[in-house]
Amino acid sequence: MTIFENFAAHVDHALDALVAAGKLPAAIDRSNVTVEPPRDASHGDLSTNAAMVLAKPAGTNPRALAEALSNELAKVESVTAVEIAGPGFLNIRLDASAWLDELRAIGQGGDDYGRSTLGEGKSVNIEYVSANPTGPMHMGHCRGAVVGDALASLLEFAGFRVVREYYINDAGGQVDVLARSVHMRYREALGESIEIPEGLYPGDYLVPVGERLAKEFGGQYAAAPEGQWLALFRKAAVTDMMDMIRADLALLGIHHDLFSSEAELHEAGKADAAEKELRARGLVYDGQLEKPKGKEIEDWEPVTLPLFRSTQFGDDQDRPIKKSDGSWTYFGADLAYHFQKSQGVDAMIDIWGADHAGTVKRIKAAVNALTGGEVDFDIKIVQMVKLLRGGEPVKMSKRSGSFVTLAEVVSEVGKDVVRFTMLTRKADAQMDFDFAKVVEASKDNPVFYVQYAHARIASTLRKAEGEGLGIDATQLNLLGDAEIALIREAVNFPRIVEAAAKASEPHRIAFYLGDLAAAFHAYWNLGNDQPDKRFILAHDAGLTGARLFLAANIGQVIRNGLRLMGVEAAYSM
RNA sequence: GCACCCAUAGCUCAGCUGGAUAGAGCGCUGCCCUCCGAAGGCAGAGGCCAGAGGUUCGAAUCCUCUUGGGUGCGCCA
Repeated sequence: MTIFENFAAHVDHALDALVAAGKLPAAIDRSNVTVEPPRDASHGDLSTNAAMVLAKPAGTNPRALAEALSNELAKVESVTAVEIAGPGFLNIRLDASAWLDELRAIGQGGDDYGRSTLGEGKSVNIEYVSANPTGPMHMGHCRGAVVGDALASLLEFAGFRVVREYYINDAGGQVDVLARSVHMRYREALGESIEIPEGLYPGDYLVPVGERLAKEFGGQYAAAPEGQWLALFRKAAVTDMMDMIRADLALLGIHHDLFSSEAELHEAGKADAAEKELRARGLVYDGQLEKPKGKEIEDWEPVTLPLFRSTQFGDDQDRPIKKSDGSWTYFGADLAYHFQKSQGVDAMIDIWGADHAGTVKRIKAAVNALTGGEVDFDIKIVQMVKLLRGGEPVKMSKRSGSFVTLAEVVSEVGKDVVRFTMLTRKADAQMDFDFAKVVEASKDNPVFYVQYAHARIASTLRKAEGEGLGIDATQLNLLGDAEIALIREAVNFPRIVEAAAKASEPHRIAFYLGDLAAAFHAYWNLGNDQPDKRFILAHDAGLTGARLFLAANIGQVIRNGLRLMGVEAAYSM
């Protein structure tokens, strides 16, 4: 239990006491009562808004309630003062020993410090990446991959049972294009001279696939009609592309638990089942679409199609789930996929790129309709990343196939830099990724700044050991205000984990680690002016031991945070 | 035309789901290494939180509208 939860319980008991004394009505909603660190440390150690939140429903004024509550809270052990401030905040001051206990708790928690039971073991399916299996991963996929993976780790740490899923779009038109492209490479491998036509995938990465197929099948499909080889080549190509994508993801340390195939979904009749269900509920009907506005489509003509009533859920138009040739639209297939996925989980989260933002509303509406709202379903949109080099945009051309691949970026700046940097902005804001800046060794670069703090800690512990001094937690009471300020920052970690998990915002971990590193660097520099503030004091093994204990546990918190981000802590730089 | 996202210091961005005097880094000014890693730190200047209404004890945060930027729109995926 964190110090904040602990005091939330104390506040609750104090309120019970007021109820028992007849000073407060019993039936009041206390869910808005919080116990937090005050924004300004000079206000005290802990702060609660209880008096302000409860005054109105209790029919009293905040001041009077604060007065009564403060008298109760003053009785709690380790509370040295309770002050009423501002509009009715209660600021609580604690004996230093309370913070030292918190520091010990970090040591006891170790790698598990910050772990939470928030999720109560509920199962969450997180679907992320899900790049089309038509080529290698490029930078457009990178941010979603990192955010999804970090979110998965975060939720796991917060007490959820997490399944990491990759949805393979292996049934649409783009995989037919892939198969045709591979067929070209196949003929090429058989000795034909081939120029890849416009509209097919020109990338060299398909050359080995063609060679493999040439070896396997010889020339039997070279001149054969498409119907004879398309399905076969499609499957072979998708298999190879997925191997490549898995290898790319592994470079980032990302491994999914589950790969599900759209093609298999259709084969299993899941889409038909979803349609039947939706028709039974009156959510799918046969109808005609209006001509789209704002864009001229030459060959548009009205057709009757099965439509989903997404207008009922705020969409501007009902959406077709099948095409006129009877095959499934992406939307229809996606709907069926989510319907199937929702069986047996408590919650689902999709991580999508910004280019799909327009379809969020309808798929959420459809899935909610199908599950009867019993499965929490959220879609997190990850905004675009602009690639820069020294402030200049990196040129990319899709036509020539010269997009920047994920593998190139990882090999240039490293996995940890990519992962950390992708988490230094909230997901729904656009971000710049500057190849020059992300590897810069300065405090301008959060990756470096946090790693530097950890490396300093590691270096200090090594140096102390060399001098025959070690960690010693027996005299923590020697630690003073400066050290306690650092502890205060460190013990925020469990709160940050829970808040980040609740909001599905892994970037908060990155920013928190920046704050913690700053607090550590500030403390460290006290030793520049005041030699007695240094960690290692040859003449004072007790104080040195206590400070090393502090340093080691700050390091522990940094490591725990970095682990959630999938970044390895640096022990030297 | 429509939907979604964004708008906070000169620049790049946080702001803990509504709390106290809105915070970092860069840049600018002035300091701190005979001393554990100065790849750091301290201090200062810099703000009408895009604008206007509303909700309430209390709004950068929630609601409505306006303005400016980004992304997308199909029987595509």
